[in-house]
Amino acid sequence: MARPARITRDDVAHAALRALDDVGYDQLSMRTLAKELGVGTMTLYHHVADKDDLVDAAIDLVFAGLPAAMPDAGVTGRARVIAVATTVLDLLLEHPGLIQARGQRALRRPTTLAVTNDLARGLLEAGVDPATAGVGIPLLLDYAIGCAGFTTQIEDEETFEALRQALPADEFGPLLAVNQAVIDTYGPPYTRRRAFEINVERILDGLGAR
Amino acid sequence: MARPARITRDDVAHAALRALDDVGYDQLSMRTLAKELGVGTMTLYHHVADKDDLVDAAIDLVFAGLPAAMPDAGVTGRARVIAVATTVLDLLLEHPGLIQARGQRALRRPTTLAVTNDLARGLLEAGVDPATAGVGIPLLLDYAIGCAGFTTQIEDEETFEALRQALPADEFGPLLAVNQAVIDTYGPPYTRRRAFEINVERILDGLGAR
DNA sequence: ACCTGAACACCGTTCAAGT
DNA sequence: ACCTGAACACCGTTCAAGT
Repeated sequence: MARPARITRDDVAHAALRALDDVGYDQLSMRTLAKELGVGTMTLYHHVADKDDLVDAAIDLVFAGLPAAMPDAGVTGRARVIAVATTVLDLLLEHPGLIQARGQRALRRPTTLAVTNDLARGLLEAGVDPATAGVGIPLLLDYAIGCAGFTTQIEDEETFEALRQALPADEFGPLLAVNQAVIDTYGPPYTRRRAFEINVERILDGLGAR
Repeated sequence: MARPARITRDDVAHAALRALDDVGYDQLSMRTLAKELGVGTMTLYHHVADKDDLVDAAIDLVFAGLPAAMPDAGVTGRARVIAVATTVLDLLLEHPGLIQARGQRALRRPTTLAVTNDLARGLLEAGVDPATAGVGIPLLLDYAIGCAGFTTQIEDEETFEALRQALPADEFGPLLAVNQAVIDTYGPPYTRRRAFEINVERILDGLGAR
């Protein structure tokens, strides 16, 4: 039996994901990663082509666990769409470094086609017109990415208070009014995940899902 | 009259925006930018605090022109929301480097509060419940960002054909069906901007906008 | 065959000095 | 007062050599 290689691509991918989670993409360096794995910097290049490929390996690691989390045949189409969308959001919220590193490619790996297909299945089962479903799938995914990485959501009352005091009421009346209504109706705690859930329901209504 | 400074913050911001558009954030360097402006690298630091501030200046430049593009009082609330959302999308599509560089901060500048306020105004005018409007505003903005920077949209028939041939029909039936319906119904040309317009209408339906 | 140190061509930013 | 070159502490990746 040959001596196993000291490190595998999987080891590298796991270390990269941990570094992305801990310090973010900007601070992720081949040198530091190699040091952490106890190998020379150049050894990494035997397992990944370059830094891009390193991040792709980390992405695949995250989405590899996704099919198992998918709802089984027993649920309604609407429940399936909600489950898939929020699972994607949760994965992205857990690993914000992925979006920082990859942008669009984070959801363009072969691994994520199963997700897209599950959304299509759920929407069709919920009675959504096929063309409307096809247009609506990117809406759900783009919103999940935008919400995870970029939301302008106000999540706590202090931020809202600060905003209220900073904005002249005569000019920003509508904004202050809707923010007040959100605080009164939904929170605290009012998280971006909660907002996502509420909005997915509205999106499904708009798409005509039963 | 004192000799005017050779370069202003505005010059630096314009040059930074051009560089972001041309070569992207990764290739944007203080050294190159300074050379292009015909000054020493360190001179830039008299106009911007650091590279982050440089990008913020470029962002403000882009959104500075936005209030002028806002619809006036004559339109319906629904039309206002559509106009504001698509204008934001167009700005982001024109300058993809902004999202690459900033992520969430791209829409968190004081300049963009006017946008948020206009969306609130439009939604309220369209009869949307205030709390629903407050939750729905980040949906519109997050979707615009996700769509501009990260969409998984299939925009041309070749990509669709490639996908169809790559995916086994028995496993990816729903995905292939909805994609076919989109091609048949909307395109070509079916762009991400077109998809955005369609989906904003559906979002407004879901939010209960008249 | 497998691994990797040294080197190349870059970065952003600090500091101290030049005019 | 205003500007900036040199230097510091980093990068990702190529190349050639080491074991």
